[in-house]
Amino acid sequence: MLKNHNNNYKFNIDKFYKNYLKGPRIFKNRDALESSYVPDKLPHRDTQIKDIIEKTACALLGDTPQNFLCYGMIGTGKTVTIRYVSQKLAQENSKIKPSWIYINCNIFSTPYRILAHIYNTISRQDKIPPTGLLKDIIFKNLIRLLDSKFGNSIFFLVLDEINVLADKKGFNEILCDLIKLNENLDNCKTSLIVISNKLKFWENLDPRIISNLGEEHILFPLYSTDQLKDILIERSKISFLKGVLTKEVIPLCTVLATMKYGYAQKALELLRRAGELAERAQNKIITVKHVRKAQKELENDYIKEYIKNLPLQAQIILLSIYLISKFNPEHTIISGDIYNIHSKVAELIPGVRQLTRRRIADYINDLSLVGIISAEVKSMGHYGRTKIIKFDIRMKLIEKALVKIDRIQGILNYKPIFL
DNA sequence: TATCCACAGGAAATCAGGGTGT
DNA sequence: ACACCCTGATTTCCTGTGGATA
Repeated sequence: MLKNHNNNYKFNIDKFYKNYLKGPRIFKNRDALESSYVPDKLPHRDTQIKDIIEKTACALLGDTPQNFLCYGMIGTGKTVTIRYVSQKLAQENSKIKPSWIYINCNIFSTPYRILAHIYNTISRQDKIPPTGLLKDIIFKNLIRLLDSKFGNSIFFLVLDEINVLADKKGFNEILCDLIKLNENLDNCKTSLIVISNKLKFWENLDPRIISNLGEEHILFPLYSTDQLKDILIERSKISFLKGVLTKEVIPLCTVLATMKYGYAQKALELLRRAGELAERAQNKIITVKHVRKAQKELENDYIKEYIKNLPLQAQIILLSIYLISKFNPEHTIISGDIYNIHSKVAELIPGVRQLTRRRIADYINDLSLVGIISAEVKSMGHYGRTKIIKFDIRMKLIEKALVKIDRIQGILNYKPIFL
């Protein structure tokens, strides 16, 4: 924002607000396009809802529902369906009101933290510190707390995104603990609902746990383009004012989302952004143009945000690749190059240590997994076997993201010396 | 066709930094 | 102060390998 001498902004705030407030309205309920929103209708999830309702209904009578597993690709409505059912269950007029606790394994990613999180959510007075105690002690405390606070009722534990823990050490341990929890409770009973974004996440799971999660798991299949369209139509009725959508908008959102991402969250986000763009431009209606622009923004923002949140070492690895491609565009980049440049760059940044080849290899794999770079194993005969690495996205975008990182921006023009 | 480069990538150990109760 | 816990990041050690070259 530009300033002139009188300390007045050239950007006139008052005027902006005035225009904004009297400008055309687009949204009726913006939140309805957030992925956390639970609508009254969930199109194309009838079988799953029925399944879950049947499995959980006995909680209303005070019986313990069996543990079960929901699985399906990201954005297929697993979480929202569970939330939907939990709301329905809460609305029932029964003596026993089940309680719910929702745990995202992305955030609470170890046995200790999950147990502590459950404890801290329930307990008002004493909190368990984020680290320090023995896990067994938390376990015992939690049992005491659950039994005393939740007499004879049912406690649902929802473990979402369990797949992110799949290759961690404590993976089996977490589920074991939670299953054990139920066995050790006297009054209160818990029921475990596990949600996985990966289809075959149970491959390295203890067979005992698998059997505990029941035989039939609930599958959430991908939405087809038509189904996705229904969802968008349903949500847009809630979120937008009448008549603001031109008729091509939803089909386009659906197609873009199906092609690029294949799941519902992105389609909803696309729609929301398109609406916001229209709003900002003070347009009365949302058109295809807004959707296209939103799509571009969405993609760029996602990548920039992702890079921004990467660990510093991973950012330095990206920087290393960037520097090689910038100053030596013809060069085919192999793992060893990245190791060399990384070592040099690390020396330039205070407090950053050099890494071993092994560690660098892991970072390279991570980055290629999310699609920022591509890394292809190739044998070069007598010249060894290595990975050929290149950017999978435009360099400009990488640059834009790297400039924003304080500790790196000074080195963006460092020219590495090649042998 | 045997060789050998420059790594790939699994498993286990180690380190550092957060914390605890005694 | 001390022994110990939990965790994430990294190192150490390791075995394996595709294919151009000698």
